[in-house]
Amino acid sequence: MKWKPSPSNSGLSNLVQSLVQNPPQLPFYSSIFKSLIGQNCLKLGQQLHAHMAIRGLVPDAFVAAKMVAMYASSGDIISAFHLFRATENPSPLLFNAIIRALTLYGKSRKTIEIYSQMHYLGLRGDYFTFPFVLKSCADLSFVGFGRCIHGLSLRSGLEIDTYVGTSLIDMYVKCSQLGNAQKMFDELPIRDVSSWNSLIAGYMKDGLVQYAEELFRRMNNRNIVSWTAMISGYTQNGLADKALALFDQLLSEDSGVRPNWVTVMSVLPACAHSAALERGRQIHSFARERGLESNASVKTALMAMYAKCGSLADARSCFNTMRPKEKNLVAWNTMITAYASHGYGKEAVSTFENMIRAGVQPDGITFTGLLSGCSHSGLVDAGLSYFYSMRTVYLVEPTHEHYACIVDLLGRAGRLVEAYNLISQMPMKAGPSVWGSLLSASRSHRNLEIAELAAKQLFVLEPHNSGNYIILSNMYADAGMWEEVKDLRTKLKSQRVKKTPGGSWTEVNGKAHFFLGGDTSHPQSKQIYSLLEELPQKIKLAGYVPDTSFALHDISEEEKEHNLATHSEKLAVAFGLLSSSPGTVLRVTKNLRICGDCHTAIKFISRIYGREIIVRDVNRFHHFKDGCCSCGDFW
DNA sequence: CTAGGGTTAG
Repeated sequence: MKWKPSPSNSGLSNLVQSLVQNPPQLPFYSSIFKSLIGQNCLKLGQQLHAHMAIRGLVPDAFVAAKMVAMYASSGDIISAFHLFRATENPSPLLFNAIIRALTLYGKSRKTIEIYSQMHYLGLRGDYFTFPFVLKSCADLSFVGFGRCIHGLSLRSGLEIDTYVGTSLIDMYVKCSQLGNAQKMFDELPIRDVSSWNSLIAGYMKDGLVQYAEELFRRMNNRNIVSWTAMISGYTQNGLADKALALFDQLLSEDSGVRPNWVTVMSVLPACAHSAALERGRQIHSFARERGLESNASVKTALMAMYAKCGSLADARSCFNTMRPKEKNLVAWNTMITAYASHGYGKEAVSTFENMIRAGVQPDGITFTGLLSGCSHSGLVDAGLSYFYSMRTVYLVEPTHEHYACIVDLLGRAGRLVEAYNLISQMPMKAGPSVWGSLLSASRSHRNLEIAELAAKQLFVLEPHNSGNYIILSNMYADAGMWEEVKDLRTKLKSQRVKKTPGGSWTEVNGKAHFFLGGDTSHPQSKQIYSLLEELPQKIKLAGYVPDTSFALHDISEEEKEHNLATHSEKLAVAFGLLSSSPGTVLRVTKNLRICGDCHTAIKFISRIYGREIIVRDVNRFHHFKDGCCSCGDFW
């Protein structure tokens, strides 16, 4: 039976008829492939490709370029690359298509390789080629190759192109050649906002905050990237207050610039840095309102913020709201590290096992978290077993950080000789973190012999770190070796050792209150000190004896006790007790390791006042509750 | 087409 066109689809039937009479040739396919670019219609593209093949049509370079772009934009870089390889007489257009596709997929080495072939064939790059090649140079820090591209673009006059010029600026920035980046910027006749933003990021990366600020002030068209570059730059340079202030300014200013998910991600580490839990929660709410919370990277940044601000529960619930497919390596690492830093070793281990079961390949950071978690919880055998299997089972090469974790793990368990032997077997030179771990373990286990070995190394590796001198000096004093104490004091003075002042802070109603040791500058100092004066009697009644071995041994016992009584962490805890309602959790952050006497005192305070107190020191969290600490008195 | 981003120990 013959097919009869009905009047209603005569347009279509005309099309079919004309297709039968004039079978489609390459330009026909070409235009359809072009229309499929960016439409994510892989199936349709494949069918069309097959259709061509059946009809014996071989794509030329022009059609292949469209097809490469179609495949790449539909997620199939493999087919894109095969097609590129199979095409004879590749044109610059085809090279541009594959170079763009490879860069899109982060294949920097391949990009450079293909560009080299292009160059070898005598085909010149243009302003569609160089930005991608330069980005690949930047990612790989191939500054030499980047300079060659710079030279080639000079010859073809492309260096005045805004895109090429900005890519050159960025390449120099990423390769740490700020001078060249600035020179490029100065010589670029037409700069756009990206050119400025690249340079701002460059100055921030090198810690030259004032130069970045100057650029930011001078530019007249700031977009969200400009603001975000400044905010993240402040965060990276430890200027959390400035980052938060600029974020506030962005919200209040009527500039029509709206924060996006990258902005939120950039400001969260500032909250984490200053342990500003309330600020962090506010930003979380803000992200939720703006619909930015669903982003998996934002959730990971929120997890890290909550964990570092002392709220493990919030970190965990963020993690639990993530869909299994969203949980990537960074998300798992963040959760494992969160558990580890709070002393929840078993949970760190089970999270790691879940990660493996989910089919996510661990990396070095995963193991740093896992091993430190085992260390914090005294899971010595588990930690050692993971350490030995990381390279054999998971194909992750142990680095210096991992050795530091294991020295710490053995040291806490009192296995100091094993720890020392491990150090001598390390494939790399042991640094301060490894020797520092050994020294503090020797102090805890009162092993003067090994302490001396560790300290000897540390005096060379970090001669200006006061902590090492103090630990060894106190150990000598405990052993009554006063000659050695005297020698060490002389050494300490001659080295002009810088002593980091101990400071603690706590957040009340979103405002941080900062205290130094013996600080009397706080408006509520009077009440704080009178509370602290009552404390010793109260807690001595509960069985507390001040441990003066944590003070420097060159003052009288009485003075020592007084110094201890006004350590910054005690001041912050006392202030917290005064200014928060009973039953709430107190959160205190200290810039150094918590002192042993304060640790004992805070344990008693948690019992006497019935408060949960969470102290973050440089290394980890201490959860004090009912007279006990989550660290099990070992840290 | 170029610019801004989350996870490491002690």
